Amino acid sequence: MFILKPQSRLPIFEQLKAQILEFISLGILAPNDKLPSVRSLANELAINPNTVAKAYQELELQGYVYTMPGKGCFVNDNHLDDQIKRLKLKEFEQAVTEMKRHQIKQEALTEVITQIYKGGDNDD
Amino acid sequence: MFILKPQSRLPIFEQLKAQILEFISLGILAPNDKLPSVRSLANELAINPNTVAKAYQELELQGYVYTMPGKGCFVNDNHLDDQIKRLKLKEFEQAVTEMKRHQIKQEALTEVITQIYKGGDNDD
DNA sequence: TGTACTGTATTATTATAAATAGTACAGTTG
DNA sequence: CAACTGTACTATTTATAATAATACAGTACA
Repeated sequence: MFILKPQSRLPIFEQLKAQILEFISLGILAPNDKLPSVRSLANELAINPNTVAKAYQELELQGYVYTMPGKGCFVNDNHLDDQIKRLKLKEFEQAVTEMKRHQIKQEALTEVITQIYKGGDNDD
Repeated sequence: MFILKPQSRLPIFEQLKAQILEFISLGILAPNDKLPSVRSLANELAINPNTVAKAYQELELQGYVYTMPGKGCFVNDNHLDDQIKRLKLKEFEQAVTEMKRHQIKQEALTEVITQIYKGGDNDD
């Protein structure tokens, strides 16, 4: 299921994160599905369990999965996208604060938002 | 004029940048004032000219100074703050695009802006 | 023109941080 | 208790950032 590209300059745990997110977005991994255990996946890929754990931990921080020590790591229910949004809004607050620090007008910011949001959806 | 703190874990070129920006904001360095040459300052601080050059280059990228090879490095005219603001707005655009990508509502963003801007000025 | 200044480019070295691994630990399940 | 789960701690390797050594190229002015 998982494949590592040794020639990639992306760290192993980043490759894992990307693949898991892709599987989630494709529906291959559904909410509450159990991810492979850190050991089984590490074994399969001939890497260290901690490297898998790092990928899982970052995905948990970003709200995509939840882990229960002793049980495993599971795909988050979609309603926990709210958590992701909360994190993203925190980032946005910092960005706005930076703009204010540079005395950029509030209207300039709302104008930017209007411009960007008037366009339709575009998934990457 | 310039002082380095060896005990600081901040890189030398970052310390230089911070001091130059402070001098500019205090008016000690006025628009079109010439900064010390990379060699003289490097000599004075017993560091490498390239380290000073790196500080100058980053400040130029951020729009605070301009350099003329063979002549020197000079403080930017204040009207070039516009250039800084333009750069900052570019950052802001990316932030907004990221929010849209996560399907965060436009109103949520404007609400954040309103909250942050209703407060008075606060430097740092 | 040539000398003494200016910033720059290239490369090498050093220091710092990131990524990964080895190993031992603690919770869960049956 | 035995076999699984994630975690914490430490060491090691690897990559990246910071600094330096040195040579280069543009500018100014006697």
